Amino acid sequence: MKLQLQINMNDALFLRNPESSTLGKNILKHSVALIYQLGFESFTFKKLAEDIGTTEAGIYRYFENKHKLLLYVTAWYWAWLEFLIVFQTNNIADPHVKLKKVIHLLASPVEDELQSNDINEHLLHHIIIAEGSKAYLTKQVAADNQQQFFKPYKELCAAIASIIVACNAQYKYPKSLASTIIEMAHYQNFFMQHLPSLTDFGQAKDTAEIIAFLEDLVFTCLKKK
Amino acid sequence: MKLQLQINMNDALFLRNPESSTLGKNILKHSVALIYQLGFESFTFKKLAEDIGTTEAGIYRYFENKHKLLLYVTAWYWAWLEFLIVFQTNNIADPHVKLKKVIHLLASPVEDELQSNDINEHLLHHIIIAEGSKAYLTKQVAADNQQQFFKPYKELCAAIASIIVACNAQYKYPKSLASTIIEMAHYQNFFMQHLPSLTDFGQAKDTAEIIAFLEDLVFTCLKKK
DNA sequence: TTTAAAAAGATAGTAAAGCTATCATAAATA
DNA sequence: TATTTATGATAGCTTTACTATCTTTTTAAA
Repeated sequence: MKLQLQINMNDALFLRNPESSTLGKNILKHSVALIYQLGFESFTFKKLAEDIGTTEAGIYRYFENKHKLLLYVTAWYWAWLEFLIVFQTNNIADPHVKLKKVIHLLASPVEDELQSNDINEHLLHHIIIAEGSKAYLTKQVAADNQQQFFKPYKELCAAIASIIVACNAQYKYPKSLASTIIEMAHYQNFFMQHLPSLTDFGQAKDTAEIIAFLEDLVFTCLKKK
Repeated sequence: MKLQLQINMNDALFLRNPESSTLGKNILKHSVALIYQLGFESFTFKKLAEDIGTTEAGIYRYFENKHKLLLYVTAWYWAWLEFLIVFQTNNIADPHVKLKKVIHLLASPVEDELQSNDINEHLLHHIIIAEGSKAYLTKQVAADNQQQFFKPYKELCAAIASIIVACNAQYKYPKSLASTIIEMAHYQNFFMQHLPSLTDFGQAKDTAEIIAFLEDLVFTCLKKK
């Protein structure tokens, strides 16, 4: 028996469900690779179509535009990551150990054990680091939020916040600390790679140091007085 | 006598110096207002030209493209903010007090006392929050970085890091903590406004709470054992 | 004060991006 | 086998992102 992870996506993100056909799956797979390669600004449906060997119009049958595709891909990533966290922290009693695991999963490129899909999670991790915030840093945040497009991100944040509360129920800012951990796990990665003087990890360029930084940050804050 | 703050900008950011003419100053002024209004993605040189009452070609004589304009505006912001920080923390001996001032200046919309320019710093603060990271989250970071376009950001980060070191010379991650403070001061603002469930400030929506969160975060980490 | 050079305005044009529409064909399903 | 449904092929339209050229105005040097 082989388990296949199925992530339930918000219908409003697509016109036709990309998980439902070969072309759809190809769109997802090649999107991730092409956004990784070109960056989101230079990525177009035309180039994607050529890459897949289909036509522009074919892509438009699945996604309204590339912003929706980005929303889809990021939502998928956050949902997948939350699953991974739940899976890997299952049976761990100590919330501190749990939180360490979370920090590790956020900051480090993932080992693709489940081979969950056509989506390459390693590349995906990279594009979420570089392009992820563009999903919400737009004039349409309010509208997109109303359609629940950020639900997976919010749920992950809430899940982390609840581990934080389990560590220290007195701590006053569990949600903000959770979003700080998520964002910084990614931004410190980006800075380490591209603007190393903004970090203390310029020499080694090792995510282990980011993890150490975040653990120090988080557990110092959560230490009860 | 009235002092006029003059910020020295990297020549490679523009084709013709926008500070050198009325049209140039108009470009800066209206850019900030229009990016604020439309968001960076929908902002175009054509719309900007119409807004000013000039032609598209006119804008192109000053800036190569809108990305360079964004780089200019963000670089200006960081340079201006560093000036403000130096100015306002001058004569303060205690680095802890200094750091508090820094957090305050980063997180709160600024009182425009100096009236430094044609640029509206209040609007600018907003667009840096929503669009600032798009300046470096691109495929050209390396090239842009090589041309020193992020120098003001890096210098601000280094200045904050040195205050952190003054607070606690033993602390291992001064630069990463500095970039965390900068980014989170902005991101928590954005989240508070648009995705409040990612923060603990959804009710009051007051930057004072962001400041309290960051102060708690930073000073707990810097407390010597 | 004249003259020339520099900046701005006016207009045109091109390639690519970001779509929408239509018709034919192939594949899946009833 | 009939009929929906998905895909392929092609066309076309608007907007963005530029570049080029020519004229007029402003500025600054001779």
